[in-house]
Amino acid sequence: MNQDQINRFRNFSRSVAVEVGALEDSFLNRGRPLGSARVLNAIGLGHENVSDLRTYLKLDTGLLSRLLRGLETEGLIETKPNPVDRRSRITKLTPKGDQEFDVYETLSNERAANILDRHKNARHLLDAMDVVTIALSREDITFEEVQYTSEIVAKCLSAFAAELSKRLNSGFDLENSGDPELSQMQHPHGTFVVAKLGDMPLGCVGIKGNGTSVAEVKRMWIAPAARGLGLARRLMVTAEDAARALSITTLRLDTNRILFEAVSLYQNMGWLEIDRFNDDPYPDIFFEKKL
Amino acid sequence: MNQDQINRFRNFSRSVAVEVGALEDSFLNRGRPLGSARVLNAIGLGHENVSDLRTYLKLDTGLLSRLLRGLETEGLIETKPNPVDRRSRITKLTPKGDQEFDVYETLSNERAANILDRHKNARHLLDAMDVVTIALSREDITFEEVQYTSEIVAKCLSAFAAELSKRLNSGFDLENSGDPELSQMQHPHGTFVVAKLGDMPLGCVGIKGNGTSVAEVKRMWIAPAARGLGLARRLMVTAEDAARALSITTLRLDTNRILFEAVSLYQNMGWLEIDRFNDDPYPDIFFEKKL
DNA sequence: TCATTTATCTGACTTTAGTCAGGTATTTAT
DNA sequence: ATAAATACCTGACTAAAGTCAGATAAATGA
Repeated sequence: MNQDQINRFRNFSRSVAVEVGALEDSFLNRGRPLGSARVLNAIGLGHENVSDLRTYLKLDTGLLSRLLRGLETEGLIETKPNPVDRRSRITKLTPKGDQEFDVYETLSNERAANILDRHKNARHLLDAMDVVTIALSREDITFEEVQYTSEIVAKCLSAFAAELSKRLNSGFDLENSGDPELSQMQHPHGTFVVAKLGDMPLGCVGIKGNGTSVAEVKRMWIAPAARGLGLARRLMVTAEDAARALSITTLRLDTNRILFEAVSLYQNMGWLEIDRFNDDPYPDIFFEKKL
Repeated sequence: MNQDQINRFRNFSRSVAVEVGALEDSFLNRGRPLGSARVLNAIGLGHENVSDLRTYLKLDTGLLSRLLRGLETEGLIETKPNPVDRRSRITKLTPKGDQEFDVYETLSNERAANILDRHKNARHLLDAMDVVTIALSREDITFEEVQYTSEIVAKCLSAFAAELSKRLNSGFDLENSGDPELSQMQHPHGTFVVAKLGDMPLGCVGIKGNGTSVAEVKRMWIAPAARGLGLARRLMVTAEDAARALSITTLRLDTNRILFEAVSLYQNMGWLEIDRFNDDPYPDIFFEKKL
């Protein structure tokens, strides 16, 4: 990494630090110290029990306790013991607290909208922000098996289809591409794995099974903003593990040489090229892997 | 601006706030309060006199004074009166202070390198960071007339040429493109205007004059990361003002329809299409504007 | 059951940050 | 020459943030 690149990174850090500081100043204008405001916001964002708040905000138990007491006497929150474990406690915003939380939310949203609005093409800026967000939050990316019918899968598949349409100049239609039955993409026959950051979908891959020991890998996709971080490999590892757990011993897949990143990943991960095994219009290269 | 976009912005804010916080924690591990560390770093970055420090760090005079006293007793800085105005004072890092500043610099650089290194394609991430940096620092962008021989102009011109090569599929060579003499691009005949953020070049435009009242606009370019912010218009306004100041009454320019953003900007700013006025190979559309 | 652990709270601190009213030395304006 | 303005400093504060050693109540484990 050369110094010029590091300087660009640090210019970035400086500019966002200024922006963060300005937002905090606007919070302080509400007349409440930042510590209390942070706690109030964390509660509003759904961090309801005290120990969750403590880890989320990295606060000392004594300090947090006092801040909660403060918000309580302001009438912004109510605290009651957790019925499941009466040692721990659950906080909740009162209607007044809800109102105050909304004020903070509005301040944040307005700052965001302001910066986005002065861009002729906010999409360009947001794409850049996604790239940064994902790079900085790399540790928080999760790989989960999800229901094929869930909303996040729909998001992934439409992004997947849109990208293939663009890259395969022939266009692309999911339905002409060995489109699986629901039952083939969920337990016990198959599964669907999604890479996520919070609720932002970063990538996906499906295992399309039929109860035999041979199954197919379908719909492998990584969001453009998430590329270059090695997520595809981790996604494939997760999928292969899931296949093994379903007693699948042979995986096959089809793809297109235009998707060169995918092709070289498969080659890299021990997939072997095999003969065409279907008549789908889009693929022109086929792979197999014994698990 | 819809809520989904605002949420993406706010996810971004959250992730960078975490990163900023982590860097500050690593600073605190040096055993010095953040306030002092900030002052030390500001001095190391070249903010030498006390009033400059005060505005840069937005600190109260009393507070800054005390922080300086603290760094002095630590033996990290020395302060002496400004010989030009003995009311004001100039601070300087001692050798020990220099060392300590380097430690902070190393901490920052290492964090940056760490995040960049885990990216297969750091250029992609850095480009995204530039887009964000420029969007957030929009108010700090300056438009300056500079010497045609200066380093920043060389940077702009090579980026300009690289982009034209890519977009005009015929390729592009500065020398075949009415390449001006040095004297034509500087006072009193012409000038060269650069848009900058700090020392990052964001765009440029030249006025190529020959002592008559007619001059030519050349080399208009905006960095990809800086597009969509309306900089081209501000750049052109600056250039037209500079031309007026040089007693130029008619400006002409040539460009290519492929550069559609530029063409529509000219049309928008009151330029009128005229007949071809040179034999250069690249342009296919010509404009004129009376000042 | 009873010692131990866990989750939170309280009190008594210290440190850091921030504010503000003078005060001194120097420069500027008239 | 002298009043006003400027640049910085000091002292005397307040507020906020952070620390830490108990204390209490509830849950857990042998």
